[in-house]
Amino acid sequence: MRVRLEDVARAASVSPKTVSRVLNDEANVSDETRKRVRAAMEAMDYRPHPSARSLAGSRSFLVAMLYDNNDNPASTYLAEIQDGVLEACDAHRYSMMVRPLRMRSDDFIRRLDTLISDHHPDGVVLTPPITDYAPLLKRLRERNVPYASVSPMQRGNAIGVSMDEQQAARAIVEHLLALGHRRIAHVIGIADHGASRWRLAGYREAMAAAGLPEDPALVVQGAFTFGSGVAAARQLFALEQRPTAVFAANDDMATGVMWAAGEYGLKVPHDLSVCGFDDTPLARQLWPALTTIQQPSREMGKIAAQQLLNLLRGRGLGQLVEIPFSLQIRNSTARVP
Amino acid sequence: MRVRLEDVARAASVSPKTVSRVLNDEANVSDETRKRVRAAMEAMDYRPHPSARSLAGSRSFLVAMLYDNNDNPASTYLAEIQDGVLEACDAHRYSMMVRPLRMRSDDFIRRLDTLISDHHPDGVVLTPPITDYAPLLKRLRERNVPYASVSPMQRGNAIGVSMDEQQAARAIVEHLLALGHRRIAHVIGIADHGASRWRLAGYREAMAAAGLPEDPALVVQGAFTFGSGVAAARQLFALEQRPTAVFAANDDMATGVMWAAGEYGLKVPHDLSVCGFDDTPLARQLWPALTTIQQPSREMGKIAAQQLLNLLRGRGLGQLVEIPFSLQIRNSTARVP
DNA sequence: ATGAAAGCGCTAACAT
DNA sequence: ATGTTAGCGCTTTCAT
Repeated sequence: MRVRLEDVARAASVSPKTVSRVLNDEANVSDETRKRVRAAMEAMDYRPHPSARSLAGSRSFLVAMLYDNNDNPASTYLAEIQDGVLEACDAHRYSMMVRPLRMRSDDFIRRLDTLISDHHPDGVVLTPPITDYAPLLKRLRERNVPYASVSPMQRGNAIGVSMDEQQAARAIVEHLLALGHRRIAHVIGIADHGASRWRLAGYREAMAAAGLPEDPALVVQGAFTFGSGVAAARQLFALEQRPTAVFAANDDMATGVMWAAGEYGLKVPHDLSVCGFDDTPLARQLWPALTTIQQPSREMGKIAAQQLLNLLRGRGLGQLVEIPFSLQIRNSTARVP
Repeated sequence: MRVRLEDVARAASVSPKTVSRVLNDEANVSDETRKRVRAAMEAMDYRPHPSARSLAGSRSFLVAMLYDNNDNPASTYLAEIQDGVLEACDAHRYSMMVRPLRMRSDDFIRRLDTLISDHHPDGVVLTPPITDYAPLLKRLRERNVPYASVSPMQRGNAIGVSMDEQQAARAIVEHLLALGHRRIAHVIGIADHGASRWRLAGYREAMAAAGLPEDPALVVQGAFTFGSGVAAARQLFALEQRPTAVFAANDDMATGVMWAAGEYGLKVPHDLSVCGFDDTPLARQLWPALTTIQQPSREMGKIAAQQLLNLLRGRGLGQLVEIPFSLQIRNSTARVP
């Protein structure tokens, strides 16, 4: 049969409430008693019943991870974040559920309400691009559901994790500049995503700092997909004055650019330097391997969840942790021809 | 405040137990009463408290989706299955949790036990390649946790969903044969995965049926990744007698083959036909677009979960549903040069 | 076909 | 620092 809290109490010769105190790391238990109770729990392999706990305590020990299912970024990115969130939740014995939501859909808020009413998550983790969807944030606040974000655009009082993507983008463009490139193109991601804006801003900043006026023909719209990278590259290669380097806003598009280069008979990096952003597994598998910015998605998911859990467990307020990027220089970039 | 079952009972002038009966679709409620109770629930926007329900009823209304985190197939595949499982769970007001497990890890079973003891899922959905991991299945049976599988290898009394991958592989190779190809290579997936075996078997079957003896040099090992496709293709292109067509066991590897073809100056499909398996989004974005087998992962996840839920809800026993494949002929395959 | 009473396993609020 | 009592919102069991 199932071992209950009451059984542990009996074994440790204390009251159920004391066991409960130990279970929840509460105060007012002597070290000696605490030790004895812990030993009894261990010996009996006691597992608290989550439903009983949440029914009596009105906390669910549940974290929901929300993501956009409409034009979500690469599924590998989300999968990694999910793994990180899960790891953090596991460590604190919280459970996690995932909820796809359609940002442009009319019943977005209704679905959110359903989620909250049906499952009572103690908190939620928001992933791009819904980290800054105003109606969502408003509703979460109204319903008193704490949240943490991965790469939020508004950094005001947000908690979670972020990376200085603009700085990173600037660094990678400066790498190209240092190689002698001047005609450097940029392939933008989905327009209103924070990631797209920061990366574009970093590109512009680096170009401006190098005294290069922006050539609108060199900045083309993509959509974070391989296919959009191919299309963007074709557009660039059709130019009279082709770029000598392309900075795509993510690795998938960079891969598309390399693909298109093949079509046009351009050798990377000899005829064309290409770089991306994210450091997906693909980046290392390509030949030549892709110069890119390492974005540790899994780690970011984990940190965001940890901040949320700190808040939920009354361990401080939760912060917006800034994590460092690192420029991965590989073989897809070389000196200008 | 929260609307409780008791409140609904009062509003409908019945006892709490009757509302409970209606909530759980139980018998012994007159149609008229049932209607009245349903109306009251609707009017009051009643949401049963999941914890109270599971505490009293000893069912969790929870389905866990298990996947391998060691050498999992493409994350997009799992993400799609996950979405399908989630959709089915939502429809029946079950919640879903995801659990990565490391198949080759020693504490696999311990982690499974922890999952079951901590969360008491009413059932689990198994995804490749852990659908046939004997210690797992054994433990699930011992602990009386029902399960359904996506593409299990042992079809004995499994429930879930499957596709005739061998037949599909045979069909795609027959397509190549019909185009006049004779030197057809195959890039195998991760060795012990069912998917790899079936696709290889289908390849062999088609070749044999065409009276072509197997050339071992034309069958090379891959690992389902883009990079492994590139490596396999380089091996094939180094052969004195190059193949005129390559059937890769999935789209990622097929993409790798096309990439390597570019390196070798081979034009697809003019110099080389390439086809894959899965019909990932990538397949349509490539140029030329990839001939492949459509495998509706999302739908498969949904069906597997539905079969499990049928079982859990006492609606029959759950079956192994066979879903049809469809050959997507695109531009990466053409007549033999 | 419907209801009354008891209790699932925990924690809140109040003792001591 | 520890214990007692009541009750979270449902379902079970057993009655009628």
